[in-house]
Amino acid sequence: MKDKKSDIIAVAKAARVSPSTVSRSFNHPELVKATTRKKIDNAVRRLGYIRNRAAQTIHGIRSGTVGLIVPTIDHTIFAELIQSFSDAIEELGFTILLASHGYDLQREYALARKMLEHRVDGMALIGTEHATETVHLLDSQKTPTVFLWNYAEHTAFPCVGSDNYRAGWLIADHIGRLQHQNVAALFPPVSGNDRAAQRLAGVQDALASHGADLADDRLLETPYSIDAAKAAILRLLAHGDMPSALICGNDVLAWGALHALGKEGVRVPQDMTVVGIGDFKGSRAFEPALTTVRIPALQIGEKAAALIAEQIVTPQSGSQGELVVPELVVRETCAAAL
Amino acid sequence: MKDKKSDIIAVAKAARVSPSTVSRSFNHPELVKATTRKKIDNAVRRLGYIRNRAAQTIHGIRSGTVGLIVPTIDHTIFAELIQSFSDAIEELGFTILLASHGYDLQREYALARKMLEHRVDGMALIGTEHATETVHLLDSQKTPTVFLWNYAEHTAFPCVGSDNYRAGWLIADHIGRLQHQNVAALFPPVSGNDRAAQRLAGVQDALASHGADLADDRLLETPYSIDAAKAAILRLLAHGDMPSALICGNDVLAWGALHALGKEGVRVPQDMTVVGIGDFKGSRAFEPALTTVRIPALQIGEKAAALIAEQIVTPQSGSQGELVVPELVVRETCAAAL
DNA sequence: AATAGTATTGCAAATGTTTTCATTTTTACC
DNA sequence: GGTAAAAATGAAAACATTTGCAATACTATT
Repeated sequence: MKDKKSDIIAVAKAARVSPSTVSRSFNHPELVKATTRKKIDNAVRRLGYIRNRAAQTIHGIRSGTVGLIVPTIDHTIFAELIQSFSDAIEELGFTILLASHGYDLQREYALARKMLEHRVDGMALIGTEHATETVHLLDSQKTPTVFLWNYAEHTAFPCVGSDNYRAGWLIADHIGRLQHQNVAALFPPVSGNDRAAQRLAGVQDALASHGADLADDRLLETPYSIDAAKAAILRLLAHGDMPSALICGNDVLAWGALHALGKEGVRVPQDMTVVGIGDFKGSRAFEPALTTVRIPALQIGEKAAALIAEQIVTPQSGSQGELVVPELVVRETCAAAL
Repeated sequence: MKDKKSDIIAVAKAARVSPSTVSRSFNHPELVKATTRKKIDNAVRRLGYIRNRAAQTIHGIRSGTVGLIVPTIDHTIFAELIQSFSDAIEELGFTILLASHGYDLQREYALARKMLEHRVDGMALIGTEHATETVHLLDSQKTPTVFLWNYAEHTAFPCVGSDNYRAGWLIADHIGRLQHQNVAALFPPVSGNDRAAQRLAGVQDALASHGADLADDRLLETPYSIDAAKAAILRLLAHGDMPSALICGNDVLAWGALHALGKEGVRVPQDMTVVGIGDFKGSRAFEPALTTVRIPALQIGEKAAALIAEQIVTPQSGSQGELVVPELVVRETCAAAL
């Protein structure tokens, strides 16, 4: 109640023991007699004492925080990931420091630095592509780090994520099997975005393997936004030169495309086949339900949290990253080319 | 480079000055000679020194963090808010500690406590409804706090948000003016969710003022999810007893409804009018474009960040919360009742 | 009742900074 | 070149904890 000060010394006084005992009662309760522990607990409650983790952290004790830096928070894709990572890491006793860099890797470096100042116990970054300073920094500080979302071999830190190349490949292969030859793709800018770049590569390779190479002018680039995607497809339609299938770099773009097609009365899948990548919340409910590739954000978040916690708690455990496999989910937006 | 230790003392040694000078060179650079500052900067770089905010925090210096606790992260609605709040607070020099409580106010209390252990400089909570312990805790610690998203008078802490009652009222009034008498509503559960509760109240009152009271059996409750909303409306349609207008508690629910209607061939707005609340990203691009009420997440996040920063920096400034007004945005999903 | 062993507690040093105050160095002026 | 004022620096105390070690208090055993 007293909002005067209430540090561990005040508690000690109130409980008529030494500060050391109070400290122990928190950190190694088994070392203090049950009755004194009770006295201390009472004092703590009476004084409204709240432990000061900053003061602990100074002793090389873990801070109980992990940093999470994402490109952006308010894209469905990352929101789901942040949620699952947050839940899992919380469960493991840590608290998240969150920041977003807006696809600017220099900014990511600055943010990582800031988090290191806060002495985070570990860091999670999205993707495998980062400024060399960033990697160097994390490495020199020996901060346990994982790369999220995206999987690759031989990275500076273990990855927990999906194989985006394979995701792209899977969906394009599906299109190829459906005999589509006149295929267009709608992708976000790939620079500074290794996820998108790899998906696109997968798409191109799979298409090529079906002899349906993606022509340069059939690759539409658009910001990651439903409005932008809709506008882009509307423009495409205005040109009159319609592809028989459209592969979108992610589901949000596909939603935008679907809305554009709906507006212009182009029937999906009869008149055009459309697919996405990601299987975000909402793709199943979409009308028509979107065929896409599932990249399980929930699973990735959970596994990444577990991995990072393990690295923090037992640094020597040479724990490996994990590849979570993308999976084709066929719904209603595809038809065979006529 | 040396990843040996590198504290402020090591830097001092390397630069041949005292630790005090190093500290000053960081915190009050104007007090140290330019040439010594340069020496210090060099040493810092050579040693790869990173400041330890935990050690500063111990001195009552601000930690440079603010806690943000939301019900859930991966709902469009909060994702946008977190993004804007995060950007703004980052800009002001703070870092976010983020957690979600899943609409469990006891959990919220526990999380707040945990953040206080980390000595956050301020806290932001969603909505005005919280466990009394939570308010009491924050109050007794004198932690600058703001309530986000939702505005009300006479709250324990200043609010930055919208008047949800008014938002509900606005959209329902629009429906009333369009002469709809047979109105249904699709809302998330209102318990533990003051935002939804107030919207619903606004809807009911506005409807009543048009003599179009919302019958109990016309109030559908569904979890906040596009799938659930779609399913609920599909069920409604199966019953055959179709309202002429549907008011959804938020845009995500409206999207679900729209998909259900699309699937069953019910034309919007000719056969049924549908509206949402929120104006989330995607509602404009939706086909047909959703009529809704804009609650400007971006603005709320920015203002809240500014307010909380001000309270932290100048606690005595009796800064007030701020009401951001919701605004009806009419698009294509409404028609007058026949 | 004394002894040895163990369980519990306290003392004091240590952690990485900041800050007050005192001291030294520099500058400006005559 | 000397003095006074101003600027720059350093020494040491303070911040809220934890922990190794020493001291004390119990328990069981004889």
